[in-house]
Amino acid sequence: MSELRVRFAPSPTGYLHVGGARTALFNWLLAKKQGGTFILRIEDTDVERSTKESVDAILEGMKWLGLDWDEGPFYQSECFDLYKEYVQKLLDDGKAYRCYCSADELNAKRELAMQEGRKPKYDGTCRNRNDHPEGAPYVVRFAAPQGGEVAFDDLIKGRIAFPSEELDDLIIQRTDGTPTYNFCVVIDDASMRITTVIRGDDHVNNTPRQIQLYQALGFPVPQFAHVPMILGSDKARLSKRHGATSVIAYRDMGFLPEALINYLVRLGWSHGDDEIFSMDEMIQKFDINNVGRSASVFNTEKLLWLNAHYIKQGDTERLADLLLPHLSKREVTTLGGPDLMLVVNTLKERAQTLEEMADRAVFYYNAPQAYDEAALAKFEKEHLLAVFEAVAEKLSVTSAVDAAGFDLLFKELCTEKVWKMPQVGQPVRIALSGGTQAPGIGEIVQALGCQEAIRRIQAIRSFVAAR
RNA sequence: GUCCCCUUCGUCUAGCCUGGCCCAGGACACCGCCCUUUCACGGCGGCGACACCGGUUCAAAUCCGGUAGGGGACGCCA
Repeated sequence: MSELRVRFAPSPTGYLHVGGARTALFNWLLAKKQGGTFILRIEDTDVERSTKESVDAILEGMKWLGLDWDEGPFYQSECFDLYKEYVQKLLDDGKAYRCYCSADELNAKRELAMQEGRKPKYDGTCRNRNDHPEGAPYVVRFAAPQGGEVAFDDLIKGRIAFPSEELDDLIIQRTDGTPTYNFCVVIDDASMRITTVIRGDDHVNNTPRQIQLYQALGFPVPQFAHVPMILGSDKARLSKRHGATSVIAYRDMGFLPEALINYLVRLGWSHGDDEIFSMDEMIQKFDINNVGRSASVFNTEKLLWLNAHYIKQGDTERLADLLLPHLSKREVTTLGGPDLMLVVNTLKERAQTLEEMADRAVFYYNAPQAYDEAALAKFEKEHLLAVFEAVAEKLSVTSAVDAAGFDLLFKELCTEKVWKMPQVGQPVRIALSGGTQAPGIGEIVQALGCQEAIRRIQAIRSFVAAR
């Protein structure tokens, strides 16, 4: 075990979104690679907006992706006493003070400053007052050190420096006595002995304030790595209006966790020209220094390609299991129907998602109720009847049992009757599946079984004959 | 408005630190051809980028300066 300690600290105000998942993944990878510790911490200091449902959704997403944590989940809401203690310490040391300015006053000042083109920072009204208005509501502000600059060497972005003038006295405790985020993270990261903070790059601006806090409290300052944002197709921050952003939504759309993980790891990070990574390869090759500095656009097409890849490579039994819920969604029951493993095998090379696979699997369990008329119309009625009769005949006496065997049977038929393969294949495909887009007819017959195949051929024969 | 960050094909990116091997490589998407029993898979090929302007240098995607564009932050949210 190395000394490395990292954490993923989502706030439970919604589900786990892909951006958060990627941040979690980078943390996890680094911990795995270096034999460090990965900690999960729930940042629920905002009691108003945090919900149990969100916590569950986040844990569900993490588990589905396979991002297991070594410690936690810890909840900030359970550490309020600890935060209070440190607020008091800062107060006692004269490094924090009570501020009696009302939220309304502050908002007004902020707006005015913005209008006048000034930096909307706190003006320090209460910083030097010594009176303590009896019973008046107050917040506690951190007295930010002034002068000079605060700088840090970001593992991803390099050195970043802020003039201290830019940093104002941030509120560390609200009127209601609860601590605020920027204060809690520092206390938590310090008390959990986090050595490397990997988080979204929207936190860059918080970092100097947090560093001042670490220093004021006498804590060692961890290393920081700010991961660039994930954008939507219009290059704006990825949000619901760009499509799904929830990890679980991707699961429900039929994506495999390894595909999402592989996609996410390549968004912002690269290892030469490599595209496909197993978890082990990722762990072995991951290096935080190779994470890019610029934001990247989420591209569903590539995710789809990766998903198709993992479906193709996937273990059939596992895929069959994963496919089940997608089938029930379509009210398809596999009971008494073809072996799902056989079905999945015919579909692995043709589906980009499990949803698509389920769509394509339906006909195996529900015999066609209607046929693709346009496709059927391409053949003469007499020809169709001849094909169906010949095929039914052949199938009823064959000893073939697998796709290759059935394919051979169809080829023989072509030779005997002097038909071209498409003249047989297409009508049979329509008979068996209802349409023209389906696996090879040999494969279908194998999955369906001769009996059922014959039944379907006779059904379409009557249908055609009746017209 | 102020501060911080970013900028290579439509998209993800390699290369940039340690200038020449780059008239820029890979992948997705797209287009074409091949394979073929439909749809796919697969194979082959094509299209396609160093934001812009200056400077340094024998030589710049790579170093320096500026401009433009984009993003983020500025909350008693996290």
